[in-house]
Amino acid sequence: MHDTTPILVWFRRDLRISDHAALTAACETGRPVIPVFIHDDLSEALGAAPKWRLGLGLAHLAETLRAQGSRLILRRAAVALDALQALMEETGAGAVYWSRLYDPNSIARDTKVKEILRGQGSEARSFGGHLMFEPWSVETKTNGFYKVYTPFWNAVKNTGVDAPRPAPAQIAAPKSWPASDEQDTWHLGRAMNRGAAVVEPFQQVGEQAAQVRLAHFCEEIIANYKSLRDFPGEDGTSLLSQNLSLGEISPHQCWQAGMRAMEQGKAGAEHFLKELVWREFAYHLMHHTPHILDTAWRDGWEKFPWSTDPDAPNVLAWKQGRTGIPFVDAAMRELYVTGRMHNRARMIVASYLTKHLMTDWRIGRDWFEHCLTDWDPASNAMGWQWTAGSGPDASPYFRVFNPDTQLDKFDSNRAYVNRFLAEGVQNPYKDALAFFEAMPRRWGLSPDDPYPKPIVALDVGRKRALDAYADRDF
DNA sequence: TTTTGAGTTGTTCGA
DNA sequence: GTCGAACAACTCAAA
Repeated sequence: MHDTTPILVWFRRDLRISDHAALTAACETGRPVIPVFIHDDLSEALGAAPKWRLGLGLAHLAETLRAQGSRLILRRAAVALDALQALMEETGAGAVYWSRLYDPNSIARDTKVKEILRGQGSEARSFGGHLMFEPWSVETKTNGFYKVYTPFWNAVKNTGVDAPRPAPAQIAAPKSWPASDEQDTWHLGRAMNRGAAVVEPFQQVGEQAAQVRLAHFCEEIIANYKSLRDFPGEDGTSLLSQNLSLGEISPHQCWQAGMRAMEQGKAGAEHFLKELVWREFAYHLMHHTPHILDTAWRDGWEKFPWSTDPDAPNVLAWKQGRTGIPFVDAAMRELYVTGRMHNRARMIVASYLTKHLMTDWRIGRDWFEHCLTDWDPASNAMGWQWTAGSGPDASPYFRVFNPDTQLDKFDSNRAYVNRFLAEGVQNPYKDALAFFEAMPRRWGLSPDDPYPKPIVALDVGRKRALDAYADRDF
């Protein structure tokens, strides 16, 4: 007898319908498909900006599914398993399909879901799609995992990436739909307060927008990506991180577009592929050494004398963009106003916090997690540890970014700092003023404030950091 | 097992 | 202003 019970497709960080292995597999069975998102304790624990951005993505996915004659069923449950079981009970669904995630909390949740559902005779299947290379499938010649990027890149670059799948032609609806929560009742944007209205115009929500951007990027930008990407005042990057973070686009789709550009002889395309592989590398590391999320990846670095006070005045100045160092302050304002930060700027503010201010990298990690709409657990942790020196990298000892030197090199016309800094400026740009609408009122800052003097002189901070690195006893 | 070459993204100093 | 060298020693990955 042909099985006609519905399949639940459990969406999490895969908010798209094209190149979606789980959805495609569900549709190919010919059975009815019930797309579902469960707001559980893990999504509740997201930072303010990523949680708010998730809400935008969900609303968009719901719309996309509706256009296909389907729906997105929303449920709130502390434990996702409870909601899944309730839905299976209500709909007679005998199967749940989903796309795999790789952070320890998601793994713990999903492992248990799979175990319990299978134990009760239901089908529970996880699929790839979030990554091009499963973290356990890439091995060194001695069956270890990679700790250095370049060998990792060499190991994967020619192994082939699955071609992206088209969206399913049809998503069969169930005879009747189960009840759905109203997304508004979840208040996913509550912690954004005044910020949401400011940040929203900078969001590129949903798979259609992501595809449009990818096409534009490959048409107009990618050829010069290798050099352009270094200049935060230029439109020189893909801007796809927020979409990759929520799975509104798949890395396979990006890879294919990048390969095509490379075949067209666009010189910067390979560099784009390399950046995609950096994301894979971060996941590779998180899989093999999940402690990278919370503790020093390298032995000994827990003993390093970081300042660990999250409420220190220097930390507040850093968050507010009031360090007196223009490149740093502009970058911190960009983060607050747009929900993202240019890659080079991320390195500079991270270097400044961990070196000039000698502050624990976890304080920076947490602020990024609070503010970034493209927040990704693996990339964020790896990036911070890389900069701090406690993470995977070759020789961080003498690498202290000088934000003023960087300004001369990468923002020599001051396009970036002018765009985001208001203090001491005659007619500040719109984005610079927007910060004062978005920030918490208790900060009490005004665009009419004078621009601050450096809270730490760059040469003093640099020397202190280098001395501390040299003196460490491990 | 040992050896060899290399390691995303920098800065400064002196010629 | 431009350019090359020095800035530690170590770890990693493959030969």
